Amino acid sequence: MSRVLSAVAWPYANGPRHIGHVAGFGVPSDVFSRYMRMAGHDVLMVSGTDEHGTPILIAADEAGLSPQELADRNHRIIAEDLAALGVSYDLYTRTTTRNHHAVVQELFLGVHQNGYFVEQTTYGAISPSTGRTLPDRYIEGTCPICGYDGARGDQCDNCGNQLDPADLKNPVSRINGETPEFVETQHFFLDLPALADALGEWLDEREATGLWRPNVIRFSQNILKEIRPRAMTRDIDWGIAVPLEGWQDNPTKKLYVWFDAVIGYLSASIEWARRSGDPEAWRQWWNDPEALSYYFMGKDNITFHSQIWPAELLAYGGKGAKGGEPREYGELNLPTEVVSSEFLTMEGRKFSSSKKVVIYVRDLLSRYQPDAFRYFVAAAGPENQDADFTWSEFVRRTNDELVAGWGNLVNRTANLIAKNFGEIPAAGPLAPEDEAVLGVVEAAFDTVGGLIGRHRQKQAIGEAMRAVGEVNKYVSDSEPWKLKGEDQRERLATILHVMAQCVADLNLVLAPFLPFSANLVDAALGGPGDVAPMPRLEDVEDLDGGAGYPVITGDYSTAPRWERRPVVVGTPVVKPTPVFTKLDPSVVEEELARLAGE
RNA sequence: GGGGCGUUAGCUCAGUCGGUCAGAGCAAGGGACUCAUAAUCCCUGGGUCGUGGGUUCGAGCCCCACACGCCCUACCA
Repeated sequence: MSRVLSAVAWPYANGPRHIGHVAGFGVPSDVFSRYMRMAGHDVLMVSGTDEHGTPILIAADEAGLSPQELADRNHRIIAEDLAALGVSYDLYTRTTTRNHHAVVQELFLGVHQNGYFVEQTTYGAISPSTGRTLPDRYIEGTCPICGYDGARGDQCDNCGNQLDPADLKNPVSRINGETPEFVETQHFFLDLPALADALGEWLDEREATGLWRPNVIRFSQNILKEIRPRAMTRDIDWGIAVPLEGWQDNPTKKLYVWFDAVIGYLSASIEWARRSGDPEAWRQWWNDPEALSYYFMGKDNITFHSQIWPAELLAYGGKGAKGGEPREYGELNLPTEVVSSEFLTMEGRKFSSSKKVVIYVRDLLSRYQPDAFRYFVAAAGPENQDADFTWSEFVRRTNDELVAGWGNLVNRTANLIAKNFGEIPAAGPLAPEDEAVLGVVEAAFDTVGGLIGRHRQKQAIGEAMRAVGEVNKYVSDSEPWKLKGEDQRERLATILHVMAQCVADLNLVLAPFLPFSANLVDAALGGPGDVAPMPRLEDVEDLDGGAGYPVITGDYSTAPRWERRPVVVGTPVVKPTPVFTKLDPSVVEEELARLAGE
């Protein structure tokens, strides 16, 4: 048994999240975490809402809200969505807590004290009216190369050339139309070159495990070759103050949002520990070199998790070329594995909120079972390459695989037992075919568990469903419905007992993927319906006197072990109601019409 | 422009070290059964593994070029 940190990407608070987001980090991280708990590991699963940065300011302006109001609103929406999806965070918090601000400042001071920040002057655009950094992509103008009018500051969409915003003709801010001002400004740069050797050693060691997905490790090693110092502060009035004399009180100098967002993994662990009553408990996941940490995200976030975040950790620990000593947090563990997924597309197109190529988590969950979506993501999600979500495929996966395969097995099992015995019967002597099917099902614990542990969830759920098929075949071959005579009653009891055991086993194997239905299936076989503990949304006070906020938390210690639990003979079983809802094929057209804008 | 990943049956995808690796699921066609949300079980069809070269006794698997798709390109997060 090990300590396992499940570090889940922090959703950005500029709006509600769509199903592509949760397909990338939400479902995979929850499947993994639920399995690891059942396998006996001590899992700490943390995340939260990422609430700083320029896009929040822009979204707030558009909505006529303050940035904090916008963040409050979206944090609540996102947390509700994730809880509704059943993602079992030990703590899902946010970056505007006082705890997070303090932890980020401590990290900054450690990195600074060890000499891994260098002050540099840069030349960049600001908005004259607000003094805020105007990121390149928010500037547009005429391309100096091809003359195209709608060129962005970083790149011309017409000729494809990379640009420097200062070279654009007639540059204007896309935010408010004003002409940007190009100014000299002072920033702290993270001295990544001084950390490059340490990062390279870490990546080589990680590569040697053979566990990282090839594209993630290759990409990470590649960006190391051209590593340069990177600015970790911004001219902006929304974010975490730079905790140094002369900077602390400067209202328009803040830490870069990515510097603070990745620290959320640590600050959320600390917040969790403080709320648990043992404020030092987080150290078991962060200071013990034996502890494991898995980071879940979409592929656009790899840089920040395989370079920036480990660089911050190394710098804080004094592990780079400049040496140094850690401060109060001690030596912090680097990621064991960066588990990055690819992207989900939508009916063949990229998700885009502005172009309305989008399905929000909330909308999907308002009309369909969370487990139907979770099944789709596990079975057909963007694990190793981009995957396409289509409504017809969603309906097919739900009806032909989930309902027809697993749902039907549960239903026919409970029905036969209810009809013939009203309770789980005792088995007589087992025939070879009984032994065989029980063996196949029990073996699924090892194969499926091993695959989930190696982040092969598609194959894992495929193996689980294959075992479901084996049991359906066993039922068809055994034909228990034909055993009507009194002399056949013991054989009938044996078959139904074996079926009940198989369903109970497979239900545990599927529980990480389908937690809501796992509880329903457990109840259908007369159990208490608690095999998959659920997260809860809870309003809490800020620990340090700030405003209260909702979090996701839960007690998952009751999750059963990842092994066969013998069914209890005599457990009452009544005629079941179907666990899964079969979808009418017409939903495909309805949803496509909805996408097209009614 | 540079870097990375991908392109395998109608669809969605597996293919570890180059040698039964040409596969699975679903869809399609045929049959069986009736406990079950017309669900289940059995059988069958189907691919010159993006294109063009190369290395090799032998290549989805290695090398080169090209096409298409996607990600990153470090002040978007």
